[in-house]
Amino acid sequence: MFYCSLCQASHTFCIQQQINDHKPVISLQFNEGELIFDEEQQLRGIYFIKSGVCKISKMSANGKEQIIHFLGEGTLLGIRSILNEETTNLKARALTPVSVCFLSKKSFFEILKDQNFIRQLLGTFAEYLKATDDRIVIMGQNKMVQRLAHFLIKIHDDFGEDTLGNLKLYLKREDMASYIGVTIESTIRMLKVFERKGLILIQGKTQKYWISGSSRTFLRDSVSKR
Amino acid sequence: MFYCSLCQASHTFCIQQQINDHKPVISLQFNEGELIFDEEQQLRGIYFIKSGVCKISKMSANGKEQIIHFLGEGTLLGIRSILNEETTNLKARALTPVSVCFLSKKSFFEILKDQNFIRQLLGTFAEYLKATDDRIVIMGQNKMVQRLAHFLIKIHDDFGEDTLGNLKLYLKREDMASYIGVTIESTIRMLKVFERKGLILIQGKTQKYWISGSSRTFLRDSVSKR
DNA sequence: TTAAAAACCTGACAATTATCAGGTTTTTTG
DNA sequence: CAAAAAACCTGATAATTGTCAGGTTTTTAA
Repeated sequence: MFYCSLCQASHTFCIQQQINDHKPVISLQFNEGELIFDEEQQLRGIYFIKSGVCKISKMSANGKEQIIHFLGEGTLLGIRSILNEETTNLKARALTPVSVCFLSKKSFFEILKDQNFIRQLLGTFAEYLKATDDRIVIMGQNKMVQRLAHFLIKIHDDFGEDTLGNLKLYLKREDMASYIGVTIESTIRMLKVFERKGLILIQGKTQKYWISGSSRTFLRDSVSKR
Repeated sequence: MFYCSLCQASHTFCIQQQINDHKPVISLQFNEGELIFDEEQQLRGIYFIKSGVCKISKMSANGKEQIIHFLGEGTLLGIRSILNEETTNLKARALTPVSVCFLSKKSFFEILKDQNFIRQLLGTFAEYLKATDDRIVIMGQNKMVQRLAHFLIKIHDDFGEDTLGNLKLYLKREDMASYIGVTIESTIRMLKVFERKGLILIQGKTQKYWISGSSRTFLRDSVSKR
């Protein structure tokens, strides 16, 4: 089930329709690990993710990378910088093979004349703001146990599980660490704690088997309690 | 010098003009410490801060408060929830006497028909998003020394200093702690460290004297280096 | 298929920050 | 102005997380 970030519906590609009405749309493919755009880059348009997942991150002054979000299909990239006529403040990298629609700045501003579209965009921004506010709270007030639990639940909620119950989105320890804002070593250790407690199973490449709803509930609880 | 969050100009109250064109605007006053709105509240409209400063915060699952932002004059409150027809996700409390324009939901949606206004709003949201992204990076990758330095610089940048060079905005240790995401005790100790290093002076009620540009530069550096 | 590279893991130890349990000083209020 | 309340401060100790310096396993590529 797909959640369209623009119309808040969970099944339709509404923005793609808008985009498709505009002929000058370029389809682009990115391989796993490829950079879509870097920080401080001048974009020529926006990207609409048709499929795949990418990570949105920013280099800290300490030289360490902080992942802000993992974004999947139906998401727009680069609008902020296009809207404010600035260079990008974030970096986008493909985590899986990613297929995007590229829409030139000019075309974007044409679509932007549509009252409907602009309202949807405002709504999306508002949603996104709420999400980042939550993230600030989690980063500021939680220990890494809770942050990791939050992260796992989020990845499960956003990207789902395969037929075996494994998380669909595979992430390296490094990326998990970078998202929750701790070191790789700490992440590994805490994952082992979760495994020892029977909350998750870690196996081979797939890395994670999510023990049924009950442990998910437990994780959710461990997140809300202190 | 005042920075209008909507038109990105630093001297004019453009949104207030828009709001003033709409007659059904109510002027409200809040005393220091008064709640403007709480979390999970159904708002009847939006607030435009004419003067004063308020803190925007959210309760964490741990029962501790995380301050997301300190907002001053020229800022809009409550738009996110009005736009998405949801209850508020944040709490707003006056830190100083605050004077606001209250604009009903109905009036807001009327103004929202204005193509210009909606574009300005998008720009503001985009700005705000960039700020929260930065905040996530700081919370995730920095130790509290850097977070406190960041905070002090921000308060200085956003709210300025008085004729003596003291920070204009006085904040309790509790609020500082809640903003940078550490305990009050740690905040106090680190402030003392800064004082011992001659970076700040702490005195009486005013609490802080900012030693000239040089130490500000130093703080900025200590923030960007590790 | 075998090196090389990348990813993952572990332990010992150090640094950072929280917690607790008191203090003192300042501000507010009857 | 005195008592109460709020804000601020301190030290001792514990918990959390980072750092370093290695390992092992898995994946990639010649």
